[in-house]
Amino acid sequence: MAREESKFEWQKSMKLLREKAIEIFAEYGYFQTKISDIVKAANVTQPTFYLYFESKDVLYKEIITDFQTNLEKIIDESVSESNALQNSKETIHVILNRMFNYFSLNPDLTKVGLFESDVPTASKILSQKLKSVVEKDSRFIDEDDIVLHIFIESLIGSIERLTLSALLSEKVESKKLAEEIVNIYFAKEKSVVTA
Amino acid sequence: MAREESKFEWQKSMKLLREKAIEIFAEYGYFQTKISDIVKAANVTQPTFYLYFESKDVLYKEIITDFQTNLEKIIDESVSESNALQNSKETIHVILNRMFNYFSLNPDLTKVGLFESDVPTASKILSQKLKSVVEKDSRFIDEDDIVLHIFIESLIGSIERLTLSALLSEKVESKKLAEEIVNIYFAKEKSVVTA
Amino acid sequence: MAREESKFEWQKSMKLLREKAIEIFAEYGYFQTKISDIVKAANVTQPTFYLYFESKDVLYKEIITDFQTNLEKIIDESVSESNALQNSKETIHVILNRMFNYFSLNPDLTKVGLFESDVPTASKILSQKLKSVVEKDSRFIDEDDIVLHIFIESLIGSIERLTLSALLSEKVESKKLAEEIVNIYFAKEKSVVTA
Amino acid sequence: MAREESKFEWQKSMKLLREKAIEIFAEYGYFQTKISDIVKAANVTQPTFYLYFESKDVLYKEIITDFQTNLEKIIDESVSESNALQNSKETIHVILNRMFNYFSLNPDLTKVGLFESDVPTASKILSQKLKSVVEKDSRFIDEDDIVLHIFIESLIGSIERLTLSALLSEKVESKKLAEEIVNIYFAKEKSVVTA
DNA sequence: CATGAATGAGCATTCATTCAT
DNA sequence: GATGAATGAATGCTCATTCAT
Repeated sequence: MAREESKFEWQKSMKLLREKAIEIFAEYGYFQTKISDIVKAANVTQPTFYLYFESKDVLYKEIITDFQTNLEKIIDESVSESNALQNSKETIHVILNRMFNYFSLNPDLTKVGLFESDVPTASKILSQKLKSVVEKDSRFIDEDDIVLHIFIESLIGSIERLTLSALLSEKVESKKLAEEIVNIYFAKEKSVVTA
Repeated sequence: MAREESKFEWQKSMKLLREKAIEIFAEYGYFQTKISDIVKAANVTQPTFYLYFESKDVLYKEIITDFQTNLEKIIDESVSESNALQNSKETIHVILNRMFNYFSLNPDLTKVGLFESDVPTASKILSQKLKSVVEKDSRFIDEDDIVLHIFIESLIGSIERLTLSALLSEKVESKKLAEEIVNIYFAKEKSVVTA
Repeated sequence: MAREESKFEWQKSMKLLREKAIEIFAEYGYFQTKISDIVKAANVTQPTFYLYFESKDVLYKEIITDFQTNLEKIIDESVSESNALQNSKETIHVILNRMFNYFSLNPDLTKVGLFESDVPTASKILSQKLKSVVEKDSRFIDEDDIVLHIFIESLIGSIERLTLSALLSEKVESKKLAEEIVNIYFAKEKSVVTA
Repeated sequence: MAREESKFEWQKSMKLLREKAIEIFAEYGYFQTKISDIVKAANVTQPTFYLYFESKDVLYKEIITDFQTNLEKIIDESVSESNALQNSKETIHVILNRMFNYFSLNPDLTKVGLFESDVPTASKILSQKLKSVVEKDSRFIDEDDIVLHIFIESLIGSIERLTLSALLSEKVESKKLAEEIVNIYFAKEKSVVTA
């Protein structure tokens, strides 16, 4: 028993460092986060950091990749779950619900993954996925590409901003937020009713 | 003559430095912009920089304040111009039109002012101003504050994102973009018709 | 049985570590050899290294001392073997033959021992020993010390360089090399004939 | 006048740093030379070092290249000067004379350039140049390549070693040293007579 | 005999900023 | 108005070495 425990001991510092790194990256951003800050928060010394992570940069990218992988999985699951649904409105609603739920459970990771400046790949994922959901909607079949593009990008902008200023600030809970966004973007269709 | 010349020469370096700073800040962001890059681009030496600006930080804030002042003025003018109008839809439309026009004329300044991470004051201005426009709308008088907050923040998110991915990327011109955003956010009302 | 096995197992890691250390020191030199490299090559962990060796430095010096001891023995044996010979030429020839033979059988150890920069003690040994052989030669009895010194040092330089660029590079075999060096340094006397 | 002086002022720290670097590299070798040592010796701070040199590594290579360039020039000049001479003996003598003279005037640079471990390019230069001088000698026209190779490499070894243990240690002056080496390597021909 | 985990001490390099001219 | 020269203060990263198990 004790043996098995010690076998996973190595994860202790590593996990702790990663957690603290996420917290501090979330609060201060990449450039203002010093490795000395991270190790101080984790109560280890600098060389220990390099025992587990190649560099500050690599850790940062690992974290972001993590977030993106999760994000992608969530969207894909939502889409396949609501596969039977005919309109994109309901699919988007399911996606938003799950996504915001994930975001609120991982606020710091979300901050890092969604608002990192240099590599806006989370946005790219959102862009792709949402586009493939919405473009089948009858509402856009006669419109040109630009209108669809604007709709999607607008939606992503809303998601990003509201995640920060409503969800993670704990002003609005995820369910309500998803509902209201759907109400805005699918106003012409009949309103969503809260369960 | 020599005197008059120097009258115009004066601050030549200062203007050039500020211009180059805006360009480079826009491309690389605050932390990845080195003063040595700015002065190199302006063909002066480092001490010259400190002749005109107190520090990197202060220059950055000056630039952002500049942008914010302009932004505020534009919104205020738009509001007073469309004062007679009864519904917020038209007012927002006018604001967006003018704002996007300004943005597309000052792409680099906009990038710096709108997407600087640390001090989201541009967003605050937008938030305040748009709120005061929209809250009079009949659509929100029966709703609670949260719904209004979400509407405003969603709109700001859309504006920010579309500024980057549609306007400054030159995929959509300002007029069209303003129109489409209004169509999304005021879908229940009758559609905007292009002039 | 298990006991006997461990009797042979004992120092298995030690020998392996020393061997790998010699290889890596030979290839990369003292400063560019990391203990982590050595233990990796020996498939053990870092603390195991310190189980057998006090430090990197001490191991290095042990290796060099090893080489020097062997070198000294080889020269001494050669000298006593050719004790009867009247001229230094033959003695030198025997020394070179044996020495080069030893070098070519231990190329990595030779590289470390002969070309370590900081402590040129191998050279000192060569210097001493060769001097005591040559100084009895009639050729030098009337000359001043300087000429003898130059002769010895020149010979050592030749040995060192040719060890690297002819012997260990496998361009020339030890016997031929010894012969040619003698031909150069004892040209006035009648030429050595290959056996 | 003062103006012209200040125009070359920038060379002051740079030259001083390079000089001190050569001294310290010569004494301690590349790996044991810290930039902090160099700047301390030159009485400047670390950033000043980077004002003039890209890195420790680049400076080191610059120094070595410097030495090699000079070495090459000296040999080439010696060769063309003694062009009329029929035998390689005299040419080698001239080369050695000039070379040792240069070495004794630049002892530290020579130590760095001639005994740097990683990049034995100085040796390569010597090898090439000396080979082209000697291979025309009647003495080698009937011999195989190996004998020539051994002769050259032996000579280089002698030069390197004696430079350190006779010339730079100030035991022998350059003229005498050149003469004695020639006496060793061209013993069959009639002896060189000191001027 | 061996190792997982950790660290003290150091090192090259960078960058905003300043002073004398 | 402008610059040549210099620096204080960090910061990321490395490596030999050790301790508890």
